[in-house]
Amino acid sequence: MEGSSGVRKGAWSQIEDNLLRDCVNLHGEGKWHLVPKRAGLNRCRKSCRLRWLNYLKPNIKRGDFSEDEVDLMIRLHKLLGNRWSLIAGRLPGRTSNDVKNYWNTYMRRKVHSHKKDNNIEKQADEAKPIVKHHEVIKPVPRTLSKTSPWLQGKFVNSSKVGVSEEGATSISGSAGNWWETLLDDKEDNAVNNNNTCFFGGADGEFNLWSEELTSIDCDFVTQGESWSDFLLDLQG
DNA sequence: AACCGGGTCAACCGCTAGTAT
DNA sequence: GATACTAGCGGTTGACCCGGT
Repeated sequence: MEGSSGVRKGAWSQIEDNLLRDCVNLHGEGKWHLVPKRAGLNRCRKSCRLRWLNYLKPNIKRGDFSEDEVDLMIRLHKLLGNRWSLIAGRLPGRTSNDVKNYWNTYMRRKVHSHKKDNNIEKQADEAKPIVKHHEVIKPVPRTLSKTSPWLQGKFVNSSKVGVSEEGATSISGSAGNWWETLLDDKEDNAVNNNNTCFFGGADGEFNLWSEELTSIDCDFVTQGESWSDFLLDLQG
């Protein structure tokens, strides 16, 4: 099974797995464009990377998702939307592909059954108030330039938070990690009409994704971690 | 036993972001 | 700034499996 470019496609054989595993063990992860050559595989770099990440990598957990994992997944999906890699990053041993597949199968099924239930209870529901719709909160990427004071530790202390003409929030300075106080200072941070906070530098390079962080149960921020860890992941 | 339909999951595709030149 | 290249992501596809008829 070869593609038009002569690159092999389709299911991986045991021999290919071994070659790839040996190669990664020898040279380490990364430089995927070199892996096919190094490993002697007639596969494209994407295929090699995916095979490693989703199947060969040590500590990959296989089998059913536990209740805890599902619960966590639901919460994270509520927060992040279809950011499978980020969600998977919070589920040790799970890959983004696993999470995505699980969501697309089990969850769809759940939704369907839920809809069924809803139809049965429709009459009763009509008497109830409409449940508030939950928007999926998608983080907006922040662009950090190399010359950014944030990265150079030049960010000076200030508790002032200003609002630009556009209605976006800008911080003129901060002590330590600004995100540490993100939740604590929610009241202080001006929020625009879209419920989105914009932390704008002078060159407009900072856009902070918004949300009702405090309204979300935070128990997926695992023990020994803080929101800063979580938010740093989002940057990645 | 043969067929069919649905579910599952590995893998591919297309796209974007980041980086080097 | 433009271009080329690589890495990584999410959406989608297709092969395989399994249970029902």
